[in-house]
Amino acid sequence: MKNVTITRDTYHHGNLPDVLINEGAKLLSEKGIDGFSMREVGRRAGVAVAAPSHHFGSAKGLLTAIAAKGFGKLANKMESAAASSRKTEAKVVAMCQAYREMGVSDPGYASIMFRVELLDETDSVFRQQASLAFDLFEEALRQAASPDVDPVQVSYTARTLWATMHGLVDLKMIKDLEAEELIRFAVRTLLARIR
Amino acid sequence: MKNVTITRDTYHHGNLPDVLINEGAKLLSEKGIDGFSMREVGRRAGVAVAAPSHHFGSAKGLLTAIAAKGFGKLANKMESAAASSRKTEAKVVAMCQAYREMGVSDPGYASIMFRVELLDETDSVFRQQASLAFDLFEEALRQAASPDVDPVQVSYTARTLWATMHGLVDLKMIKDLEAEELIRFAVRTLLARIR
DNA sequence: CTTCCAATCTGATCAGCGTTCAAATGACAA
DNA sequence: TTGTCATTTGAACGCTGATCAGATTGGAAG
Repeated sequence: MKNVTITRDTYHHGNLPDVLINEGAKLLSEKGIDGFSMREVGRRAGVAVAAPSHHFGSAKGLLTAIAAKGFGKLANKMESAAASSRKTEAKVVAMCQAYREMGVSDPGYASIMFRVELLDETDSVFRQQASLAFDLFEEALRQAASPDVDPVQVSYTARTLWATMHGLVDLKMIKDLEAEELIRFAVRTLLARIR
Repeated sequence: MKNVTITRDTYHHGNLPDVLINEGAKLLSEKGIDGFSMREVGRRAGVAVAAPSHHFGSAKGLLTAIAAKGFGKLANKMESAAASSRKTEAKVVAMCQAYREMGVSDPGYASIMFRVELLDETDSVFRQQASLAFDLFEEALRQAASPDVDPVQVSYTARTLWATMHGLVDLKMIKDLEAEELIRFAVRTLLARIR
């Protein structure tokens, strides 16, 4: 194991928090939560072991910042996925696929976003980014629903479908081969209640 | 913080692996995965710090054993829950409620059962106990389905509903107040496809 | 331009962790 | 009774997160 030391020409880094978030996410995608450590993140960013703690307070703080950025990415993905379709049902399907694809395209972020016990759920940025993604999803369902359907039913459906997607991904129940089919099945079945 | 030392009259414990599993689950329920450590489990069991490692090889090994026992508990709960109902749909609802109640009645076990990244998924006992629970669930759905429904659809429904329950619980989307209603909503909506 | 404050970053330190290993112990088969 | 071997011990190693005094420096105030 080689010990690479990154040298810097300035004492102040200039952009350390962002770099730490990126390096942290990369480390997560390479080694998983087991291999994650504040010290290693510091090492990779070429700063002292204590630097990450200074900016984020604790390991939980850095992980929370990574998760928050992850939810921002998810919201972006879902928005552009939805924009690619005209039909409201297709929008919902596209958003669900975006959800699933997070785990493939951004495994570091995806691996921590829902590990609530490792995050500071009271963090305001985290809360905001997390609800941003879900609100987008709920709004898409509202538009897909018949206008005369009880809003409570729409809310139930949104929560249930969101939970379904989370479960399918978290439990690795989506095999690549049948991914599209299974997602379409879940969306159609749940949407049937509110159309 | 008092430091309690348990004394033993015999050198050989006699039943250490079981005790370690129980103490580990208790520790998980008290302190969460953050507060879990092999050393603390050893301390609580009144044995040396290295004893747990001897029996389970690693922390991952002990956590896997706890999770396996948890799935056994879940299977038991689901079986007796299902037995309390005649109607096939009510059986499924009862099983879902049993799933949810795991987190309340056995929080230590529930907290680790699906944390795949912390477990050894190749462990044969773990695999067996985990599939035991899901197979029970799938079988209940098969009985609830109309006999002329495509078995693939039944399988999809089973996986989707299992994922839904997992998501609802994992994301803490079930508030106690509306738990029964939300579960019934999810089951009815998904069962509608195969009845 | 100079001074000085506050934010940033360092490096040492501390306690606790998982794992490994030689050595101690004792249950039990021969 | 003897010998074997699984069980249990305690020390050791290298790692971790967190803390803190002190070094460094950008930039605002004068």
